[in-house]
Amino acid sequence: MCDSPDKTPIWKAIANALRSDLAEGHYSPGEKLPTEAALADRFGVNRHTVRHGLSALVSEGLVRTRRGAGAFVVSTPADYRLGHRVRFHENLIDAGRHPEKRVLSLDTRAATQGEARALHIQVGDQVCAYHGLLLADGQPLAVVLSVFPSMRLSGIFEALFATTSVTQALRSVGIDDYTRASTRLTAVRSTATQALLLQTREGDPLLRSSSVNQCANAIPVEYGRTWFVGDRITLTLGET
Amino acid sequence: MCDSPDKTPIWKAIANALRSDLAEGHYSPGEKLPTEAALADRFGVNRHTVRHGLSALVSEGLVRTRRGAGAFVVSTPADYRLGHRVRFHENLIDAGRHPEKRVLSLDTRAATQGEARALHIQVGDQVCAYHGLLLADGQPLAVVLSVFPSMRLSGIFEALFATTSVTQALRSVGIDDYTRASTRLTAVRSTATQALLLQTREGDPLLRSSSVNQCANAIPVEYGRTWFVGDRITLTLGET
DNA sequence: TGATACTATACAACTATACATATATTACCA
DNA sequence: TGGTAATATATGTATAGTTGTATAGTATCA
Repeated sequence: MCDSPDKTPIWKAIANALRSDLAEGHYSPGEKLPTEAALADRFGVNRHTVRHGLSALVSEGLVRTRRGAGAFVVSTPADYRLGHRVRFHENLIDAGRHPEKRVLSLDTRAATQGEARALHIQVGDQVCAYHGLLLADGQPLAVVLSVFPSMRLSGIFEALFATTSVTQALRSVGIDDYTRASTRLTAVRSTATQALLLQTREGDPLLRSSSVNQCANAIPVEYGRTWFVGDRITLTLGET
Repeated sequence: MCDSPDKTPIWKAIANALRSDLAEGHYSPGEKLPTEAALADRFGVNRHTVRHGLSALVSEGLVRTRRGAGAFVVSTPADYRLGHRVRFHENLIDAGRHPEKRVLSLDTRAATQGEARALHIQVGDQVCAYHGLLLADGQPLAVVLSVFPSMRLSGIFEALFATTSVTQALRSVGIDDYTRASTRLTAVRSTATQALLLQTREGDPLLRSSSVNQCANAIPVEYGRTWFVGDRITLTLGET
């Protein structure tokens, strides 16, 4: 015992202990860890020391905490394929995840300038705006704002009301197939509202996608803006 | 030291989300909002947190709750129509609201550079400056700074003193009709003074409108700047 | 002496759960 | 048809538990 030059701090030891617990599969994705108080008790230290260790795991993306609820094991990010044909449900099912779509609002209004430009219609023309939430295995993945030109797709509003599937809704108004005409990606910080819906922290980075889908004869049928949670998704560019 | 901007509490984010739903017309007066349980589910939070947010809307007078029945919309934020002819009183009465105008100050002074350019007069020419507060159903909606070229409109000061209506004041100095020559809109953060007048928090977003009204022969008669409370109004662009 | 690591305490914000109470809906019966 | 009771639904209230944050204090080491 000549010397003990690098004594690991207690908080780091706690982080290591928890990390190996996770690695050994003692906790499965989504599962709740013991409370900070319980961990503090188990390790015989102060709650703040446990918090210090936990925060390391949080910043590594292994664990997510919810105030008042507890600390939860993060699930692995979903792989999302971007290509010529983009289908939310198919994409996630192929990846072995359980997709889900939740409608936040659905209404008809006049097109804004950007929407008009994307859809090749006039500013003020009626559009059907769909605001929704995408989930994978029950966890929020993205918020979507999808805009359809009403005049080209009569009955689209009712169709969207009946089904959450864009593919089905378009099919029921006569668009049997559609392809991705363009996709643009940027990174932004989440607003408070987005953070709330996505169960992330305000200011957390989001991957913002603006895309246009067109039908067989190259006429735009949908202009979509999607905000993905950065660390719950991996976008893959590729063919299909 | 340089601490990051205060994070929005969850309940406030919920209140904001609901308020903008109201402003966008997703719910009309008398309509029932989703139940607290449904909202809690949508936002992924506890019912109490939703209640906290709802109670903010209740104390703003936007929503009323009835035990056992639900939460109901009392009034939606005003819809203010911008077009060729803009009349504050008419607009709000059409929308079924009770408009009110309050004079904050009224004085005669030299025109600033911007005012001179907007009104096509010389810097330093006398203008009559009207500073006022617009209210709908007793709730502050906007602060207004309206500037009139004194030399073109002799007696305008006394006329504005006598009536709060711009339309009447202009008529009493010989301008029977006027139309909107230009309108420019931007979003800004409120100053402390504005926040105080508008009963919002400093830094809350305002919709700033700069407009010029002209008389029949295209001579500018009023240069107005209006700061609307962002979430108490929806501006609609269109014809009349 | 000062910096670092940890402790101690208190409170705010949010969650979880249970139950009370008011309202709306439905079933049933005269 | 109309009234009443039962049931489900929705808000109001209470209590306890958990994480987030702020502040202050103590021990140790360079």
